[in-house]
Amino acid sequence: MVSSAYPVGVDLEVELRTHGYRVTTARRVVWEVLSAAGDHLTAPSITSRVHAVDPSINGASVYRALTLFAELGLVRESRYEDASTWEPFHDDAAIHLVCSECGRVTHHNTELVPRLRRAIQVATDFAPDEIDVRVSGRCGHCPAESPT
Amino acid sequence: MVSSAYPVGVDLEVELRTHGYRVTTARRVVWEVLSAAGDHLTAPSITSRVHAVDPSINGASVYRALTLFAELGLVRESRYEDASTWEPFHDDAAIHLVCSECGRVTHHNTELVPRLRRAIQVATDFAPDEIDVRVSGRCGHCPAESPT
DNA sequence: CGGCCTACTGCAACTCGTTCGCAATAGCGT
DNA sequence: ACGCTATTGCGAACGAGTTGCAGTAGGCCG
Repeated sequence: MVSSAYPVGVDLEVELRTHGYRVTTARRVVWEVLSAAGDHLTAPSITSRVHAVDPSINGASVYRALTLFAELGLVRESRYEDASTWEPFHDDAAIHLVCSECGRVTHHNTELVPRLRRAIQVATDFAPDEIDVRVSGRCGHCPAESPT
Repeated sequence: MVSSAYPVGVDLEVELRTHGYRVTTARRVVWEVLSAAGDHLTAPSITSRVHAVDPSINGASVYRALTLFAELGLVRESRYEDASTWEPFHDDAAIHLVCSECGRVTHHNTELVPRLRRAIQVATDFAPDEIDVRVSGRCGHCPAESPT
């Protein structure tokens, strides 16, 4: 496994220009933060990381950048229990393992997802588009809850 | 298929009293709305339906009732794209099919979910608790998008 | 059946994430 | 370098959800 499973290769500048958008500092920094994180981030946490890099970037611009990226298909938003998270796009064969202890979100790939898709197509009259599997539980780093 | 797939049989009064809570109008009405809906409802839409029955019930009480019901395990909250929804509890072998056209949420049961759980236990060091599968797509009632 | 205790409610103020309008600023094509 | 305009920063607004408090009503006890 390499250090980053994310498409760092996605060239933001090209992506923006191709669609007629300008390459701005705000967009670049937000993209850096997202790529560097390699994990799900909440909008507020993205904002604070962006501020760490450049405090002059306004929170509203972070939201605008995220929204734009989502339209371009560069990131995906998912809503979790008490926050939305954003992450660079990856295909939905990956499921999300959300740790109830530490809140960390990790990924796991399984062919059961494509299979699930086929099962739905066969068994229902629903035409599946995107599949999001979220599993809550306890991750390997939070082995046991110590009883008080 | 019967008219309601939900546990209308769950006796709210008993459930409340058993746990030392009082049976109040607000709680009863919120429960009626949830049971009658037979589908996912957003908190604001629950509130407005409650108001249709009894306008004197405050929005805050609706939230308090929902929170209490969730603690008692009578309902489950799930966060979707731009709203939380609540529904009477059912086990998580059921997956959610969310129509991007009409917004309707339907359920589908498949043994792939328990299988998914086992697959995670085997392949990762994550201890799965609750599994939530959400599929976006187009439901049978919204067969085709008319091209403009 | 009536009264008391207190769990619950309604209200209103508040928090917090997110969005919007607008004037100033900074990309970038020429 | 210049100018057009997309984009930003700012601040105000918004809406969902929460909370403190005083009044109300559920339900137990006599």
